[in-house]
Amino acid sequence: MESVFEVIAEPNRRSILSLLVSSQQSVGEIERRLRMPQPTVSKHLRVLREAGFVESIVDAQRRLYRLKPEPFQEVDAWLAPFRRFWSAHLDALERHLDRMDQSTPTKGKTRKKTRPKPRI
Amino acid sequence: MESVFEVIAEPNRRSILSLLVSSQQSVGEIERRLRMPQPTVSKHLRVLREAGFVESIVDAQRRLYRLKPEPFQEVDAWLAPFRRFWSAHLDALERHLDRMDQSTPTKGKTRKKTRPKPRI
DNA sequence: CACGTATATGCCCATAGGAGTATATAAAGA
DNA sequence: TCTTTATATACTCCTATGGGCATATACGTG
Repeated sequence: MESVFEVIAEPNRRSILSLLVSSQQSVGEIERRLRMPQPTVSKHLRVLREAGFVESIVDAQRRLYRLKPEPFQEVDAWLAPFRRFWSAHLDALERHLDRMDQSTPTKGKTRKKTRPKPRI
Repeated sequence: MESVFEVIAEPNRRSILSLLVSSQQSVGEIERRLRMPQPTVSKHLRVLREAGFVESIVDAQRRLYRLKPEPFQEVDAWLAPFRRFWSAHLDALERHLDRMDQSTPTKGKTRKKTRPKPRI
């Protein structure tokens, strides 16, 4: 499990991460909420922990798992060059639609409001 | 290869995508630049194409491959909830460092310039 | 100390998918 | 039409990894 990308490729792990966004959870809570066998949960948590996506704090017999930001930032960093590329696409679409605004005066149900700028 | 996450989990595919950021490329160009066997390139391109990461246009015997934005946006959308979470962390770090700025006047080589605001 | 609860780990199996090689398809050019 | 170039596909092999189950470990409680 070298890269962060392999780690988030697994659907159950993404479910666990999404669950942890709201707040930290114990293994048992994750097990119940995701209806996942406990060993499965523990194994995925291990992968997530070793990749730095989560950390655990001990609470008696429980372990509370919570998110750590770094690997997410790594994904975000990877995405950055492509983000430049796709926002260019959105801009082109924007200009296209703007031209349509001028040439085709809206009559009826389309284009109710002015489109908001895409949040890059 | 269900999800976009599985598609980008493969290192060679990420290499191909990164290469295509600069401009569209033929299969042979990708093959040479990445020093990857041609069937390997074609197979990965197939996966990327079927997942919507790239599209190909025909140029005589060549196929020119270029990026398509949608799957990247899907990854970005998945990242969004976590982004809220980690920027909170950065803010906390920021406040912490700012407190250190006041209490510990820098003498010497560290902290050369004022830190730029993190670009959320 | 014995027992229940919470979590981690080890083992086995099945499968997906990537690598390598050979070959098919298709277009261009002689 | 024959050959060369460019790309796709088919086939085999190998390995990584996820699931299921049993069990180990660890802590709390009576």
